[in-house]
Amino acid sequence: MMGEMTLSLRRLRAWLRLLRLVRGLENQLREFLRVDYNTTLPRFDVAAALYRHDGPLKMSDLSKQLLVSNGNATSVVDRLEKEGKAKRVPLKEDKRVVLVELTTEGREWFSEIAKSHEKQVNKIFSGLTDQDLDQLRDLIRIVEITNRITESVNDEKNA
Amino acid sequence: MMGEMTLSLRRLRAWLRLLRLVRGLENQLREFLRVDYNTTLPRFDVAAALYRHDGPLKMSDLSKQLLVSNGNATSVVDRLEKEGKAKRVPLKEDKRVVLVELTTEGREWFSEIAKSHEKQVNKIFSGLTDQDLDQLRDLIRIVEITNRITESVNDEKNA
DNA sequence: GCTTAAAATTTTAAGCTTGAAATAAATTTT
DNA sequence: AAAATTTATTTCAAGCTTAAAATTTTAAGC
Repeated sequence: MMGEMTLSLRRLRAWLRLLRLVRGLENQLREFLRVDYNTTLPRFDVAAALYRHDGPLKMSDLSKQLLVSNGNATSVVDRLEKEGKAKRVPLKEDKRVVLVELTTEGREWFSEIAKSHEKQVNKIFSGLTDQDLDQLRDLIRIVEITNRITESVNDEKNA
Repeated sequence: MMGEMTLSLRRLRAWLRLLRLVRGLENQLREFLRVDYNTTLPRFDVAAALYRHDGPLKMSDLSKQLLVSNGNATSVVDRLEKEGKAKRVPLKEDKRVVLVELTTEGREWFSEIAKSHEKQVNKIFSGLTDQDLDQLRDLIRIVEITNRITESVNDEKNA
């Protein structure tokens, strides 16, 4: 008994377990950001996307990058802007477009948290060796390819 | 170049990539539930927990199982109850406790969706073989152990 | 037995998130 | 060039989510 399991069911079980793991880890990181830095995951995520991008980012590219709706990006950027950590800048060539970037204060704030965040993540995944990370990368890649989830922001070609 | 990367940074990158993958897949499943069954992920998740549990489930065990707050469980159960898919039942021995279970309608509704949901998940992970799933299970287990995330609901011993 | 503390759930306020509708600007069609 | 379509963003309503406060009931200490 127990050897009898369809591949389909195994995949379902794996997904449920993965989902639960990721939620648990997200909860840990949410708690960490709240307690130690009085901020939230969405704000951190938006700041991270802005920090890592070279130059200001279009609202639409931001929401694509984070895989959230445009309305969501709007509301989180609103809050970061109120906190003085991000600012919107218009694009002269196309008045529909709104660009966002971190302010100097926002960059300093983020880079401070990011150091601590990396340590936290490193602790969470301290059980994974280089070889484990290779395996994980390969597994993720397989699923990404099956579902056409790409890493980069600029992929207009995908139509 | 590019060979130079600390283990800590590799772990961070892996986490960000995993998080993005899981979000993308959740978005797919959310869309599927919305379009094909006019329901939502949280309702499906609660129903799944109730369906899989043998007998009615305490509100607090439900939220522990799903790794969400008690208030969250309350609101989602409220909606399922309004839809006639779940119902609350009091526990005579302890009047503080509220148990929840699926109604007959709720069970039929869920089992219908669940079949289709499993097919959807199977498609999403169609690139993963049995061996891949073994690997994934091992990797998940390592991180679970590091972070003391257990699978079962009944673990009062964890104190 | 009374009081205090602990436990289970709900309520509340604030923020997050989605999907759809609205707005505004650019592009394409005629 | 006017009209129609497409694109970018915001607004909106509804639902999701959290953390903290409030409520109710049970258990523990005195």
